Amino acid sequence: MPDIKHFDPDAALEAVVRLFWRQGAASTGIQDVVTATGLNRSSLYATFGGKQELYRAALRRYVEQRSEPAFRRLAEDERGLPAIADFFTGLIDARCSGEYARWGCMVSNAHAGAENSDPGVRAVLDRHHEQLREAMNAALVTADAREGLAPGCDPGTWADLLALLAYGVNLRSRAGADARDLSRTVTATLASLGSPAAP
Amino acid sequence: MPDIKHFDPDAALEAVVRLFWRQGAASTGIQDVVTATGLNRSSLYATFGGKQELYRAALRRYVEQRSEPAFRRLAEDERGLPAIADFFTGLIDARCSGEYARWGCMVSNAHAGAENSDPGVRAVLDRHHEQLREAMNAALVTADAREGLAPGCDPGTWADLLALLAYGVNLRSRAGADARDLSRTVTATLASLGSPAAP
DNA sequence: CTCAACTCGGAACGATCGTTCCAAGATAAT
DNA sequence: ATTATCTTGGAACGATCGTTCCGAGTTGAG
Repeated sequence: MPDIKHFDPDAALEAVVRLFWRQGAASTGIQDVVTATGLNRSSLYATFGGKQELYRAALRRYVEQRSEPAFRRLAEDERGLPAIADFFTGLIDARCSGEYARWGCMVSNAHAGAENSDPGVRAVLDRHHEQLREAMNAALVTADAREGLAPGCDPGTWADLLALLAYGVNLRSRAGADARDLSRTVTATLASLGSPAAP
Repeated sequence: MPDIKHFDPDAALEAVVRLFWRQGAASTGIQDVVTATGLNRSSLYATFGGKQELYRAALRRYVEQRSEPAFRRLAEDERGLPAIADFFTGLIDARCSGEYARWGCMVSNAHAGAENSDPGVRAVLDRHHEQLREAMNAALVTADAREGLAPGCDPGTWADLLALLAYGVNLRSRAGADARDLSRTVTATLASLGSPAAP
């Protein structure tokens, strides 16, 4: 039997996620990864392969651990519009304060960088977008059934809008946008979605 | 009197804009710039300074030549809502087809990259955002005066939303989003803005 | 205890990074 | 024509890039 790994690959990958998330792939060197994880190059390459593979793995981990849980919470929430409001509140909080303040969203960042020319990365981006759209749609359908949306509101179309709005929040938050400004915009948008007859 | 430049700095900077726009600052080497412009390193450094200065100059040129004319057209258009619709149509066209298809917006890209840690870059991003917001607001005020917006529509707040929506369009278009999908979302959004009594 | 199987530390690879430097060439005022 | 001033080509700088390789160390089954 061979020797066994002297480190936790999962913990190491999490450190790599934070590195790529904050700085992007192009601005992050292997030396940065070595320093941040404490691993040496041999273990890195043996476990994860080269830099591109490592970035893909980190991006997948980000989506699985950070995006998808939020999407699930949104889609499965039975409250409708308040669920969407909570989703955006949590998003803005995470983007503007705490440990990851001003890091933006790793997926949004990947959209804008040279990373997206990798087909594997592109697939993750597309899937992420579809999941976000679908979660928004589910919440809107719930909202429509529960309390009724404003007349002429198609859930599918509004799901598209809210998804794009989330990308906008992610982008602007990275450049230091004020959390209250973002919240005000989101709140007003959601208000125009609700039934005019609602309380 | 000294010798005079053997090249056109403006044309060179335009080539640099396209380079940084498409690939981002981190993925673009000085050698790429040398190759694309046809200049040699000496002329480059003597004219523009180092890479960071060059990137800032390119970003400023992009905003001046690509963004601000569109903002002015939007703000000065007397038609109101159709002006906003045209703005987005032009945006989506430019992002999804033609010479710059799938390049996204250089300003949006700068938001998501490591470029934005440079205070000079950050200032351009903030100014760009303020100009976009202000142009949207002007068009919305015009629209409100002309034909009336839907009840409860505050131009300032909707200007914020539409600005964030534009960033979303820029991001997703870089990852290959379908132009018609984007158009449908924008059209539906603008429709919910118009007065319900309008034709 | 042996040994095959694997990990780890670290040196080293060629390539490319951004930048600097200098000699040669070009220009226009004197 | 001379000269001061700037531009240009191109070599060269040290640093860092991503990646590979090998010897030494560690493990557990036989």
